[in-house]
Amino acid sequence: MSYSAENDARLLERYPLLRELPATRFSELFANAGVMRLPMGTVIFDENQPCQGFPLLLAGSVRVIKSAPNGRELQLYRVGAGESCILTSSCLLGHSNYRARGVVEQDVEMVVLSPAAFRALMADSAPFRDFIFGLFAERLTDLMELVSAVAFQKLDQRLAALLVSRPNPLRTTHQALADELGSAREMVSRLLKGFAEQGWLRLGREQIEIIDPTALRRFSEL
Amino acid sequence: MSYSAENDARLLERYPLLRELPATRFSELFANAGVMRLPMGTVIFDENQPCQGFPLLLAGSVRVIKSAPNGRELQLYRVGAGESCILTSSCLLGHSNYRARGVVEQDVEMVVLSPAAFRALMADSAPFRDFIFGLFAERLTDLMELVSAVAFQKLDQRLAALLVSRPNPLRTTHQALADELGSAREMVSRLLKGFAEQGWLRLGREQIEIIDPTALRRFSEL
DNA sequence: TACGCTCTGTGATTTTTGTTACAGACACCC
DNA sequence: GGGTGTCTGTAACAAAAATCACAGAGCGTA
Repeated sequence: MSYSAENDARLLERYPLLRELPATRFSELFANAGVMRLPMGTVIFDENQPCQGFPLLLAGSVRVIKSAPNGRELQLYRVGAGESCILTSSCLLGHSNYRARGVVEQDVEMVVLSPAAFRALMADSAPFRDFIFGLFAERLTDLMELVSAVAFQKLDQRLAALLVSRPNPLRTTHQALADELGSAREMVSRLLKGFAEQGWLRLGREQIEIIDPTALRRFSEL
Repeated sequence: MSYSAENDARLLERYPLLRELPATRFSELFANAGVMRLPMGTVIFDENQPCQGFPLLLAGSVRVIKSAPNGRELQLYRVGAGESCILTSSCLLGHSNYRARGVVEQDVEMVVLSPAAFRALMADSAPFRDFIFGLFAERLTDLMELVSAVAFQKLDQRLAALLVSRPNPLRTTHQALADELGSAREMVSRLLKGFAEQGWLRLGREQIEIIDPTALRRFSEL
């Protein structure tokens, strides 16, 4: 299997909707679109930067964050393979610049569509449009929930919710959790200690093992 | 001028993009779409409610809010004439229910498009699609800024920003401002008193007169 | 004018969150 | 094994925001 054909296969696997395109159209769009690889920590885009193109993620994940002048940050959402950074569509369609930062969380492989190709697809592929709209809709509701959580929920509840929403032995640092919540590391440490004392989880270096997810979930929904 | 023709004229005035439609298509869509009038305070939609149709605002404004179980609320954004509640598009396109509440702020007149008509328009009118995408993009960035403000800015700065963003002698109650910020009335009263002592504004019953908008703006951007 | 209503002012107190400042624990590398 | 850097625990403190509890002001109206 040739290199390019392999890429095409992966692309179609991740983005089944692209099968709807006539073969000639497909190769026309992706003929010269190489796969881009970005290691963890790469800043894909940043605030007030114009938009270069539209990424289709084949593997990896990206954190989209807002960061405050004092160094604190807050995660707006996460983009995984098969999704696409809707913020980019927003830039491309709204003709504005980025208003957040995108950082590679797990090594990314992606194909980047030129703005022109993106617009063309939007114009004449109904499935692609639906896909983009669906993502938009999802992000919008996610963001509304996020605003609501930040405004009304206490940090302990938000932390509990975050913990149960992630893989179980969770390998991460307190600082990373704080950055996801938009808070400070000490707060997270304190709260985690509290949870541990309740017997809800066990703590280790860069490791959180949840023992009683039910209790945590109940607490988060209080 | 007949009643219906007058409505059509107003609709086209508010939504110039509809002029792009062939006349037959236009009348087909809006033939039986009467103008709906809703007085202040009406709850147009609410959380977990399915979506009835797509509104095109001719006049008035709608506050889209999240409300907490303890009675506090927070405004997500405002929808004015010529705009449209993007949340509704989100529902219609994402097939989900509303995740916020819409309340009429100033008496509303609107035309409601059926879900079917909305989908049809999306499918075959490029200008309409662009319009909707533009609104989506705008809301998305607005919401991101809101999250950022709620997470990182102090209440006094947010209040200052809110004040300068509104018509000058501002006629409203402290409670209404608190609801817009997602905070409590007492906080707003206290902070306003502080601003008044700085000589930045003058307070009256249901009235705030800004004297020094520059100082307020500078403070809000601190 | 007297009553009732909503709106505002304000102090006291509590809760929640953030900050500062270290000390110890652990992991990796030489 | 010792040094170095990151990660975690924790206490004391400061700041911001929320809550409670009223008093009084302004306004419409009976």
